[in-house]
Amino acid sequence: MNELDPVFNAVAAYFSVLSEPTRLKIMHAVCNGERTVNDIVAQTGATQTNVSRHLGLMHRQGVLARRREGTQVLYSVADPTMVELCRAVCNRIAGTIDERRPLRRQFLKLLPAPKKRAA
Amino acid sequence: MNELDPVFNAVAAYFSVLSEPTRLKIMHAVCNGERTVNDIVAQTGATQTNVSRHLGLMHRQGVLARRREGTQVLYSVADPTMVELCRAVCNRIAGTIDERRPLRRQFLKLLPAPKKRAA
DNA sequence: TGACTATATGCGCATGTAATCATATAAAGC
DNA sequence: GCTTTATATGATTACATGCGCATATAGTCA
Repeated sequence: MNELDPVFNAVAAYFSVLSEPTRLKIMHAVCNGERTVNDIVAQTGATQTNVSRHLGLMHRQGVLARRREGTQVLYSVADPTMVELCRAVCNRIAGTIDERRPLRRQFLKLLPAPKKRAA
Repeated sequence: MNELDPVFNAVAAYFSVLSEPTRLKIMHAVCNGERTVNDIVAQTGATQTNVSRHLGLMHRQGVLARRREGTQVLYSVADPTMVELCRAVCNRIAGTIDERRPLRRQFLKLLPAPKKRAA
């Protein structure tokens, strides 16, 4: 088992990115296309400092891509698997909630916009 | 966004379960069927105290089912989505590793045993 | 160059959480 | 009841992590 430690660590690190509400808000903010830091700050309601920090982390982890344009920096999803995981979990949790409870709709509400259909 | 906070918190909490190496080892230990605490202790190499704590947490979160049999306690997967997520992440990470690097096989090695095929 | 906007970062605080030790509970057999 | 085996839990410590303030860096424009 000891030789597998690096593997478990890597998987844990991967999930860690998504185990923080602010980072999930950021994922939600960028999952439909490039967004500037300011966009994200506005949408998430978090402070600029905090957003910037999380963006840096997510970029270092390879989750987000970063592109400079003039004075602004645009972030976008670099690892679509992350978005898929979020979708899966939202669906899973929604499934555990009574159909009539409005909370259930909340979980489905933040799924990324439908992908462009193939054909 | 504020009204969605509980949703983001719930999703983050869900991912948190998988963001810890010891808990991943536990998932790996139980993903092919019921295991006693002692089994899990042996397989993970973690201490009994530590394993028991993580098992308690995972059970409270609804991830694992618990069943007493005499003096032992048997744990099993209660939320198959968790296992699917692990599989997805292992595959994803393996995909980022050069084919020839042995590390790549490590990630595929710990995928849960193949499900019984439908027909 | 200087002013302005956008983003990043050093530092410290507060909080969360995993690991460990010692001990408690629970079941089983004598 | 006492002992043994299996599992859980309280208390403590060590460490990681998120947040905010102040400030630094980078780019643009006059």
